[in-house]
Amino acid sequence: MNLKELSELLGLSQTTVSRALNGYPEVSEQTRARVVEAAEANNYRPNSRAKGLATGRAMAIGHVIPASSQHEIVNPIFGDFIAGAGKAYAAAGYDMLLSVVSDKDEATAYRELQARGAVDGVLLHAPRREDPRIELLKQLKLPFVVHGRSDDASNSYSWVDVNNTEAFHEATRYLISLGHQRIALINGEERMGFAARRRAGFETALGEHGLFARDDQTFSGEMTEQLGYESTASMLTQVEPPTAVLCASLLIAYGAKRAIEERRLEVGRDVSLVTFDDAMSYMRNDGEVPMFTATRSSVHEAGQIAGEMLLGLIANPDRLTQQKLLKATLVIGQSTGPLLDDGAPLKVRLG
Amino acid sequence: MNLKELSELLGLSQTTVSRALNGYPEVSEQTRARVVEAAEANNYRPNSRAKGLATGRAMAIGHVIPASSQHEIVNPIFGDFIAGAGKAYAAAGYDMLLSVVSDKDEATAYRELQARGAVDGVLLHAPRREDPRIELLKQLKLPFVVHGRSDDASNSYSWVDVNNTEAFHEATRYLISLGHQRIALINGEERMGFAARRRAGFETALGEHGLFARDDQTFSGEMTEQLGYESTASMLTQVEPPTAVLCASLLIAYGAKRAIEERRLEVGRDVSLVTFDDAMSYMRNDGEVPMFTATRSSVHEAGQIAGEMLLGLIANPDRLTQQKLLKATLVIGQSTGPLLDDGAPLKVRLG
DNA sequence: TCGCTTTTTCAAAGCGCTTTGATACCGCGA
DNA sequence: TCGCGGTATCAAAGCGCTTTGAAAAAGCGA
Repeated sequence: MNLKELSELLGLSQTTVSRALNGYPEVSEQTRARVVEAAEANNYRPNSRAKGLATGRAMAIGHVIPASSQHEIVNPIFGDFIAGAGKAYAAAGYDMLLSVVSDKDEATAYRELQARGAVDGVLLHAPRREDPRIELLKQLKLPFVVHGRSDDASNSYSWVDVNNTEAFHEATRYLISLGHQRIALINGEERMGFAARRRAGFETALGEHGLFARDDQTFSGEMTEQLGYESTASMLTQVEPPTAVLCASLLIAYGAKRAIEERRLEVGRDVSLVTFDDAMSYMRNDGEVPMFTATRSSVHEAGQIAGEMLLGLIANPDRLTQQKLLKATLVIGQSTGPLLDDGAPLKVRLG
Repeated sequence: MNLKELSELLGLSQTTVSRALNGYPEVSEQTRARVVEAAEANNYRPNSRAKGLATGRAMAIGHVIPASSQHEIVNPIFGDFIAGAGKAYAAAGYDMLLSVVSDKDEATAYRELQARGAVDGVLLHAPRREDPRIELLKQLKLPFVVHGRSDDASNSYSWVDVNNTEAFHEATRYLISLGHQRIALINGEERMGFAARRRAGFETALGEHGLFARDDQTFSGEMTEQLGYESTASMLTQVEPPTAVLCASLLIAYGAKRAIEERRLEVGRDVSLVTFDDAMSYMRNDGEVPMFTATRSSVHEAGQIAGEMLLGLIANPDRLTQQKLLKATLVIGQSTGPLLDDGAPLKVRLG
C-alpha cells in the first residue's frame, strides 16, 4: 500500500493525504480523521526511501564499529550503549545504522556514509587521546557526538563523557584513607582518552599523599578478565606486592579476584579491589552490598543522553556544541577493607 | 556531488555515467575508465535513498532488539554476533539497521520495517520455543534467518544454530565418565529454544546412565554471574550437594566458581564445572589449558554465517529454506576432574 | 445577489537514481 | 553509394514521497 493507492481509495489527492498524515493545518479535521483511519486500517507507512529522498533527510544515525580480524575485540559496553542510544532514536522516529568495518577502513566508512547521504549524523565511539576522526567529521560537516573525549580542545565538538579523572581520583583517595600505600592500577589502553584520564586521576591522588605509582604495579591493555588475572598474578609474586588494586572494568576486577583467591588470599582483607563499573545489564554489581567497591556510571544512560544530544544537534544545526559530563559515584562493596596492621604484612602471609 | 553534476562535468548523460559505474557492458572501456576516475576524484557515491527508490531494494538488513525497561538485559552475545553479521553485510554492500524497541512493540516493529520498505530482510534473535515472530515474518513475506530455533517444524524457515542438545549431551557424558553422579544444571531461561535443547541433552545423558536431574539442582534464568553464584551457593548448603555443575554461559560459570571458592572449595577438585562458551571476544576462555572445561562455539562465526545465508536468500528468493547446524566442541580445561573417592566425600569436607 | 477572504483540495514539479526504448555513430560488405 | 548490424550514447519515464503554487469551495458582509 502506497500513498497513491491510499489516496485513490479515499478519493483524495496525494497532497491532501500526505498533509493529513503529517499534521499540516490546512486540512480539515474531518478529512484528517478519515485519512488517519484508512491509513491505520491498511497498515500504511510511508516508504522510508521515498520520504527521505523528498525531504532530504535520512532519518538515520550512523554508528561505525571497527572490527577487523576475527580476534579483534568488540567493546563489551557496546550493547548497552546502543540500547540507550537506540531508545532515543526510536522515540524520535530515527533509525540506527551500524557499519561494521575493518579498522583501517574507518575513515572511508565515515566519508561514504556522508557522501551516500545515508545518515543525518553519527555517534563516535571510544575516542583516542588524539583522534583524527573528530577532525574528519568536522570537515565532512556531518553532525556528531562523541562518547568520551579526546585530548583536543574539548569544547570544539559535542560529547558525553563520564568524569573519569574525578572517579579514579576519588577511588584512589578512598583506598588511601583506608591506609593503603601500595596501590596498583590495571587500566585500559592508555592511548584511549578515558584510560589516560583515569590514570591521571589515580596519579594525582597518589601525589597528594606523597605516594607514587610503581611501573611494575601499573598495567594497561584490552580490558579483559585475562588482563586482570595476569597482571595481578604477576604482582603477587613481588617482594612488596600492592595491598590494593584499582581496576578499569568489572571484567578486569574478576580476573584480579581470581588471581588473588588462587593464592588463597582474601579480597577485601588481604588485597582491596576497586573497579570502574559501567553498570552493564548482564554484568551487575549491585544489590545491598555489591561484590566490588566501584565507581559506577551507567553506560546505558550515557548512550541515551548522547543519542538525544545528537538528535538535538541535527534538529538545530546552528546550535553551539554541547558537552555533558556524567558523574560516576563511588559505591562501597565487599572488596575493600582497611590495611592490615604491620604485625601481619601481606608479604609474610604470601610466603 | 550527485549524478547530474558528475555527468555534466564529464559531458556525458546520466545514463552513461550510471551504467559505467555499475559495470554494464554497453559502455566502452575507455569511457568507463574516464567515469570511474572522475567519480573517484570527486568522491562521488550514489545517494542511498535515491538508489533504493529506483531499484526497489533497501540494501539493508534489519535487527530488532527488544530492550524495554531500564533493567531489561541486553544479550551479551549481541555485540559479537552483530560484528560477524555486519562483516557479511559490509562485504555485500548492505547496511545494518538496528531497531531498539520496547519488547511489547516488537511485532509492530517488524510490521513497520516491512511496510516502510526499510529493509530487505531481517535477522531474528533469541527465538523462544514457540515464537510468534516466525509466523509473522512469513506472513509479511520478509526474508529472514533465525539465530537459533524454535520448537516448530524447523525446516519451514531458515536458521543457523549450534547443536545445543549434542553439546550438553556430550558435556554431561564427559562428567559422568569422570565418575560424577550428582550433576547440577544452571541453564538459561527455558522458554528459549536453546535452553530447552540444552536441558534435553543433559537429561538424555543422565538417563542413559540411570541418573536423573534433581529439581533442587537444576536452575534456569537470565544468564548472569549472579544466577551462577546464587544457584551454586544454595546447592552447597544441601546435604548431598552436586559434585559437578553444568553452566549455560561463561558468566554463570564465573558466578558458580565464586560460590565454590567462597566455601574454600576448589573448582576441578571438589566441584567440577563445565560451561557453554560462546567464544566472545572480550571474554575469552582459551589458551593452552583454558580456565573452564567448555563446549565452545563462536557466536561471531554464527553471525557471519547467518548474515551470509540471509543475503543469499534475498538474492535468490525462490531458493528453499536453509539450515546450518554448527558444532560446539568440547574443550578440556582446568575446571573438571575425577570424582574424589568415597573416603573423602564432598559433604564431609563441606562440614 | 455579488465580491472578497478564508478554508480546503489539487495538479505538478522535484528529490537522485535506474532502466527502457530510441537514436546517433561507425565500419563494412554489397 | 547504400544499407545493415553492432556499438556507444542519450532522453525520458518512473520509483513514492513532499511541497509549491494554483484552483475550487465555502463563508460572510454588504
